[in-house]
Amino acid sequence: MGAEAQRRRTRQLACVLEAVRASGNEHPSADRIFARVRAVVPTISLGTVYRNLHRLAADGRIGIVHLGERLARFDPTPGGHDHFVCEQCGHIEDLPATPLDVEAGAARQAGHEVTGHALVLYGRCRTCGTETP
Amino acid sequence: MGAEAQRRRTRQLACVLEAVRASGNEHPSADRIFARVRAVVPTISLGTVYRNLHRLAADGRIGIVHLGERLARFDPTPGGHDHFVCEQCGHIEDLPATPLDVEAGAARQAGHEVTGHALVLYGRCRTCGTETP
DNA sequence: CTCGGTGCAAAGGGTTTGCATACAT
DNA sequence: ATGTATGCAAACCCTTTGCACCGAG
Repeated sequence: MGAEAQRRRTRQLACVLEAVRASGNEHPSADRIFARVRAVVPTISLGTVYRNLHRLAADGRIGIVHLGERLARFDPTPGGHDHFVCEQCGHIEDLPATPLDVEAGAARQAGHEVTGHALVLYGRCRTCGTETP
Repeated sequence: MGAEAQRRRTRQLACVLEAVRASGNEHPSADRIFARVRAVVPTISLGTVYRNLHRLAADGRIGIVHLGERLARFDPTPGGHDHFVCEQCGHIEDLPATPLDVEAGAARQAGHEVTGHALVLYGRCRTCGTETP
């Protein structure tokens, strides 16, 4: 990652990055980013949002997360970390990356070289956990 | 899972299940299932394949797997288990499910109740590992 | 001036769905 | 006879892309 220097610094690129960075742990879809950037740069198009999101991800400045839905979500934290999803309220939370050694045991025993992973945990978050469904 | 008894036993449902079961560790897409079932039931439609795949999954007879691509893959093994994906040759392999306790530590420390997970490991498989890219 | 970025709009791929019909029960 | 499952085709959703113009360098 990081051919970043050769990119032109456009208003659109900066605003997309800013929108992702301001999103906390919401993990917004491209759609949501589009809506928010549009409030600042009303002429921006969805295509440009997608292109800039992919550029930022390729440069390692943001992360792309797949949580088993059809759409991609975007994450201000680029590094490989895990996610928790509350099945009741939809809350998504970043978790520190589980060390590969902990998980890769079976794959390594099978003779595979493991270089990365994606882990999503499902359950009930702190807030929903004590309530009755 | 398991309202299965109230389903009508149609040729299409049986063939879709059979196609998934015969797929080994290929983890075929709906498309591939469609092509194969069509060789046996030439009139079947893609819509019917999708509907039956979802029924089978709802009944716990097959599994649905998301590997970070946009399409869903289908797995004859329904239980919660992990997957290894070779980034060089695309080989997909089932792995025994990692015990939740191993992974859920951080989420539990944050006060969340973890009930399930999806884990995909990426790397180079046994076959590709010894070769130079 | 150059060439990468933008906006628009159309195409793309995977998946879902409405409807009339067929068929398992 | 009843009502679910099917086939067809259109709609859907998210995402990507071709093209002419714009603007950062």
